[in-house]
Parts: sequence; C-alpha cells; structure tokens
Amino acid sequence: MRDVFVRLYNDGLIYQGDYIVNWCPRCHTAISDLEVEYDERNGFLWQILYPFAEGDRGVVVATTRPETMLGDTAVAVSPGDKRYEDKIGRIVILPLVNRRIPIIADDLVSMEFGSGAVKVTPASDPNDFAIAERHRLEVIKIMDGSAVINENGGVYKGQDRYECRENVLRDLEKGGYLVGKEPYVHSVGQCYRCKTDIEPMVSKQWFVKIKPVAKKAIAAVVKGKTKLLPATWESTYFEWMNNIRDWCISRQIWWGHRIPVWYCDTCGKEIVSTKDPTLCPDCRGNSLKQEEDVLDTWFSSALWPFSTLGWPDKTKALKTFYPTSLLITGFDILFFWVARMMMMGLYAMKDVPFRDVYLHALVRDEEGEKMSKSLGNIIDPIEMIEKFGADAFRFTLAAFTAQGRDVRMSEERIAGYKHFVNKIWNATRFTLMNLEDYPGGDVHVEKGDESLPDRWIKHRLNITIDEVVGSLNEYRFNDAASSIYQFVWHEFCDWYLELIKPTLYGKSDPAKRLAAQHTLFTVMKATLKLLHPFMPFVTEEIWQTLVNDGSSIMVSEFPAPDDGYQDPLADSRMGIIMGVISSIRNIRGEMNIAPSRKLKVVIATQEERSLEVVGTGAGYIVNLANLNNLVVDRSEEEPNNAATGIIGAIKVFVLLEGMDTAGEKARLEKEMARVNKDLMIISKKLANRDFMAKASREVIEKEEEKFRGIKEKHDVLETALKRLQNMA
RNA sequence: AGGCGGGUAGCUCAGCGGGAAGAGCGCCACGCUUACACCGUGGAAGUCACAGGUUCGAAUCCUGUUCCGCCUACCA
Repeated sequence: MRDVFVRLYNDGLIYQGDYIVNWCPRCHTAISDLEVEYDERNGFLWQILYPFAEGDRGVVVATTRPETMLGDTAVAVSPGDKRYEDKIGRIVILPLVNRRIPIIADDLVSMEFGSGAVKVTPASDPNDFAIAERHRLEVIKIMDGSAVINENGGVYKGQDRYECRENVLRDLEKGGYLVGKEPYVHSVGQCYRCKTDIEPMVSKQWFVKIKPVAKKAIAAVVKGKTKLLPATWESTYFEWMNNIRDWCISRQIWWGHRIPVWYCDTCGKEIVSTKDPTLCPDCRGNSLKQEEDVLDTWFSSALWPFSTLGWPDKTKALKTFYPTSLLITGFDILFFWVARMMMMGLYAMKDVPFRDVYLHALVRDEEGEKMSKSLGNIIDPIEMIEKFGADAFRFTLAAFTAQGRDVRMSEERIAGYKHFVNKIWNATRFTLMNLEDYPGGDVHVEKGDESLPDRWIKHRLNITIDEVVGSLNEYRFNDAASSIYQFVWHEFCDWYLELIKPTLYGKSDPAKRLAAQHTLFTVMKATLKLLHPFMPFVTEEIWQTLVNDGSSIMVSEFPAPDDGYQDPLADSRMGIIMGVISSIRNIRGEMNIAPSRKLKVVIATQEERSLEVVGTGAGYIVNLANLNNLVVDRSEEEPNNAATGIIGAIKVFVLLEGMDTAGEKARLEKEMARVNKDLMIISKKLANRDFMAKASREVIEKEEEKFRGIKEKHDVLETALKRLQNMA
C-alpha cells in the first residue's frame, strides 16, 4: 500500500488540495463520489430577492437550500441572457448578511431554469465551487464538520443546517425577500454507510490524478487484454472511464491505513516514505508528525490482485498467478473495485490483473426489485437452503443465469429443481439396486454384448458432455444446466433406464446384463461429474456410495468428449424406435385407452432399413408401449378397426376391437389440419420463383425433403380417413 | 438528461451471426407398472409489445413509437 502511494506521489499522480468533497456530517469524513447514494425528495424551490446595492429592486434567485445563502459570494447568470445583460457587474446586497456580492456571468448557468439567476455558494456546492475557481470568488465556509452553522453564519451560529433553514426562511419572509415558493422534487445525496445527508464541503484532501492511469485501463479492454463478459458491459465501462474524475483517497476516520506522509515540525517539509522516517532529510529535525488522514479502503482493495501474491517482492506466486485468469463479480462492483484493480494493476505490474471479468447477474426479488435491507425484501439464501436444499438452490441460480439479464428469484423454480435432485437420487437408488452383483473394477465387456440403448445413451452422454463443456467455457451457465437437466431426466431416466429394465431384471443373458450394468455405471459416473459443479453435495454423497473407492468426486477428472462414444447410427436407430413408441403412446392417450390395457399393433413399412430397425427393436416397443402382440411386415394391406400413426415411412396400426371411430376420426382430422397447414406453407415456398432462384441450394433441398415427408404423412392420413368412412 | 437492457405460452424465462415457435412451473385427461406420485404417459396453450423497412423469407437485422427495469450524471 505504501509502495504504491509513494510511487504515485513521486510520479506526480497524487496531490493534496482544497476541494469540495462529499462530506458526511455523521461519519466526519470525506467520501468518494461512488459512495454517495441519491434519494428523491419532495422539497421546495424558493425564490429569493437579492436587492441591488443602489437600492433598486434587484435580482431573484432560486434555491432548494436557502440556508446556504449565508455563504453566498456572487450571483451568476448566463452570459447570453438578455434579461440580465445590463446587470452583469452590478453589486447586490445579500439579505440577512448584508454582504456586497457581484453579479457575474458563467456558462454553467441555464437561462431556462428558475429565474435564470443562481446564487453562488462556493463552499457548499460543487458547481458553485467550480464557478468560484473561474471567477476567483471568495470561499466562505458556513458550517463545521457536523453541518452546524459556524461563526460565519452570524446570528445563526450553532444551529443545525435544517434548523437554520427554517429560521432563514422566516427571517427572509419577515424582510420581504421571499418572493416565491413552489413544490419541487430533487435528489439529495446520502452517505452509503449511514444514510446521513451529504454536505458538500470544502476541505483539504488527497487525490489521485486518475486520467493517465484510466487511459491505460481503457486501452487494455479495447485491445482485448482483459475481456468483460457479457461484452455489453464494456460500453458501460468505457462510458464511466472516459468521464472519470480525480479520486479522493483521504478519509477522516480512525480506522484504515494512515497516509504515509510526515510533516517536519521544524521546517514544515512534507516527507513521503514507505518507512517511518525519524529525521527530516532537510533540516535533520526529529520532530515529525504523520498525516492524520487514512486512505479510502478501496485504495488498498485496488491492489488486491498483486498485493495478495506478495508484491512488491518478486515472489513465485506472483509470477505464477498474475495476471489471474478470471474474476467473477457483480456489475455493481465494476467501478468500485474492478476498474480500480485494473488501473492499479496496470500501474504497478504493467499488466492487467485478470484476463476475463465475468459480470454475473444480480439476484432480485420476485417483483424484480433489487434486494435491500431497508426495503426488507431480502431473500435469505440460508432460508432457501433449509427449504429446498443447497443443491437445488445452487442449480436454480445456475439455470437462471442467462448472460446480460438479472435473476428474478422465484421459489417455484427452486422447488422444480428440488424435484430434479430427488429424481437424481431415485435414479441412483435404481442404479445401486441393479449393481449389487456388479463386480466393479476393470470389467471387460465385449463390444458385441452392448445393446442398442447402451450405445445410444453413451452417444447422448457424449453430446451432453460436449455441450456442457462448451457452455461452461463461454460462461453460459444456464445452457450448461439445461443440457444436463435434459439429458438426465428426459434421456437417461425417461428412456435408457426403462429400456434396460428387462435386461437387468431377467438373468437370462448374463453378458448383455453385464454390458448394461457397465454402461449404467459408466454413464452414472460421468453424469455425476457433470452435475458436480451445480450440485456439489448430492453428487459427492452419491459418489461415495456408488463408486465407493475412497476417492472424492471433487478431485476426479471432469468429463471430456470421447470419440469412442460417438455412434450416430445407434442414435438414428433409437430415434426410429422411440418415435414408434411415442406414436403408440399418443394414440393410447388420445383415444383414452387405459395405460394398463395391452394392445395389439401392426407396423408396416416398405422401407428395408426401417423394417429391419423396427424388427430388431420389437422387444423395446412391446415393452415400453405395453403391447401383447406386435406384427412387423412390409404388407400394403391396412387393417380395419385400427388407429393410425405415422413416423416417416413407417405406419403404425393400433388394433382396436369396437374402436371409437368418431374419436379416431377426430384425432386424424386434427392431425390432418396440422399437416395441411404445413403443406401449404411449404408448397407456397416451393412455388415461389424468387425463393427457388435466390435461396441457397441447401435450404431448397431441405424444404423439398420436408415437403416429401409431410406429403407422405398427408397421404397416409388420407387413406386412413377414407377407410374410416368406408367402415361407417 | 445520457447510456444499457428488456416486453416470446397463465407465470418465470431460453432462443435473436434469418429458413417449420422452446423449457421449467402451472393447467387438462388417464394411471399406485418392483428408482421416483417430489412420479409416469398423453394433451391443450403463443398475431414472439406496436408501426414501418431490408429480404425470396424476420421472434431473430435496420428505423421509429410505446411501456417497464437498471446504471451514470446533473438538478439553482
């Protein structure tokens, strides 16, 4: 901390001066611009008459803070304002105080606001202070550190600022100077720590000349040496950094790092040093007094990325870890801390402190309000954890964290993910039950013993791993979370576990059973690892019981895509079988057939490949669609009393004795309507000359393919409907 | 005042380097089938804020309008 201060000082980037700062009358300290919070207030805009010294009427000024008039040293008007052109340079008498003050012209004054004339109180307003500097006006402080009027306030001495306001108003009114009052909403700065109204006040403070340092921090982001993510934050960062003002780093509080500056009692020399000096280098005097002010806590915080690694020593840690790879933080800390770490890192280390800065979403309450203690709308994470579990809560946060958006926390969503944790737990129970006799260790499984579902689920797992890894690399946590969710629930649990149940339960084929167990174990382990960053507790617990070799999932290797798992053929075969099963289930559901009733089904197709896939997968279809009879053939003949389903080139007939023909007709017509709509859209497209001429060949082929598929479906539906007509 | 983000199914939100609208929850129907009723199967549900434009084609790109949220600055 001292090292940086001394270097900045020697480089001429630290200076001390009388400036107007944000002063907290309760904390008795200056605070930085960033530490001021603004609050809308219903107040008044008062109009006060300042008479000319010559005795004629005078000018009217408007103010929200009449009490500050005690410190007025001028009245300012806009240079281009015709109304006041001839009055510039004249003298007015400040009411109640009887001070003679000039009328001056300054660009800062707007002609439109109020009366067009503004009172100038350099010691109590930042703008007025700037005007005073330009016009060399006197600066009269009228308050002490507690915002109580001092001796410059004459009879009002000893009054609090708000008490004084009332008295000043009363006296102005009495003297006939108060000429107007209207309700006015304006914002008042408050101390972010204690909420006391800030009093802009002139005092001696230490500042960092920030522009030169900020310039480098801007360039680092422009050049991409540090990336802000989501990238939209970069424009916000630039906006702020380009308009940055000098940083007030001194504080008048009793805690914190004292500024490493000493004053010689003998000759008044200012000594700036990293080590406590004992002698004045100039006069050899030994009576030295250290500066009373301490540093803004953000000053040392800004050094965090390298000071924690041992700087200024050239430590191994510093060499190894600086620049760090990633900082994750909230956007509200971007200026407070991130920008300052950037500036100080570049200054002291000549390199950025971090490669990536990920600005995560802010969690808001269910109404989208920012949580705050005073609003009382804090969602306590501990309560959520007690109610839904740490893993469900954590997973929810990840699932909600889409880039560039804030999170509106909703308990319903957390509850949904609690169910997901439960689902995982139950899948684990299933796995444990069915692995009881699994030998473990290096089980050898012949490729040929692996079933279609085994190959399929590994293929899907591989895709999931690829998606999750890709999403995490881009900080797309919500995409990673939904990929895992989708895989675990809707592929692994919904399909794979159901598909292998007969193999696991029946002990007729030990080799296939072992292969299924092996796949189950393998996929389960990889899934747990994928889930672990999102659900650390449950996954570790399961790992300990399932793997049970004394290892921790925390230190296991994160899954990486494995080409050996790729099996697009299994994927497409499984897709056909799943399509057939879904189609039968759909008919069952729509025709209101009880889930327990076993069905007879005929599957017909002229396509050899489909015939083969459905034929070899018949067992899965019988099982998952709950059939007691399945015929697969290439016959063109279509059975009567059958509900029809279509999956590409495959026709599915669910045989129903005494079928509800009206119900089936309605079902087919609904499907037909959907098909017709699609058909119309696509045929219109294909009939469009411009489309055929201008669209890419890929797109056209895709559309034509789509058209063929839908047309096929349309024809099947048509014949099925005709058959129903004939039956009736 | 300036900047940024958003308005997509009843709710909370994905999709937005243009080619048939997605998820979770909720809702409806049917089911206690030896992992799970915190479940299973099926289903209904959207003029993608509005108006123009670019394009063969727009939720997706451009312009404008409107409403909401946030940030920064100022406010005599």
